[in-house]
Amino acid sequence: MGATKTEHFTDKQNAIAKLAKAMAHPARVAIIDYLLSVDTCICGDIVNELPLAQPTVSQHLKELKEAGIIKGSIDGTSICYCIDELAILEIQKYFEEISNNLNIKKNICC
Amino acid sequence: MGATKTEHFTDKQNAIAKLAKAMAHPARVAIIDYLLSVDTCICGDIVNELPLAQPTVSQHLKELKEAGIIKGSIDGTSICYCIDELAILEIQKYFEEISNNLNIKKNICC
DNA sequence: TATATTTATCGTAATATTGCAATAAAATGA
DNA sequence: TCATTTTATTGCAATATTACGATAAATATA
Repeated sequence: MGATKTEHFTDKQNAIAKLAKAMAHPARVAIIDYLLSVDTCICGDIVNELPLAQPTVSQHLKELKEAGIIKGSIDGTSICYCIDELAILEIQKYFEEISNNLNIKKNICC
Repeated sequence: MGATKTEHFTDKQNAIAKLAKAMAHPARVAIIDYLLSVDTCICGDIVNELPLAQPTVSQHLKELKEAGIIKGSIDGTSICYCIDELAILEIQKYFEEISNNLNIKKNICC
């Protein structure tokens, strides 16, 4: 008990849940916001932007990276993180599909 | 320690995180998929569709409802759940904005 | 080589989530 | 009223997440 029953759901359902989970924390949303706001996809001053300690930020970055939402490349002692378009596109299209689907149906009840 | 530091982030960041969190479990993605697949936004046979016990499904439905992603109306002994367009629209637009933003920038590094 | 800078990892405490059996609550029909 | 049906709630165990201090690892520079 306690662990998610991943094996009972489709690959797509698990994939969407994984992407959503990566965005399921305000600090990680803030990281994405910040990466969008800077011109050069700047590095570890993300820590200075967030009200969290460096290890905590590092952990959030790791989760975003593992979900495929950001990617990082080493640049000397610092690391340059930026958003991975593919993952964003995948989740964007998922919600777009739902939106379109809802428009066609036009809620029968509720 | 341990609890999310909600108060340090913007309302928008918290709102997006909350919606994403609601979708951060494959069972809840499956519920949305099912609600989209049925013509009449049918009720509690969601339990039969999912590989989870009734109390677990009820709990997932509650979380989706509290996040505003679904709404339910009582119909005799059963309850009719369906997707709330507004919440879907909000999260859809968020990811669309990111997508558009990324298209303009066209990744400088990484 | 020693030091500073930057990021990652470890260890741990606090809290949250997931899942289900048991049970309650609410409405219907006999 | 009493059983049936449907959904919600309670209580609890297992697991996951969040946060951070301490520390390690990696690279650059003096």
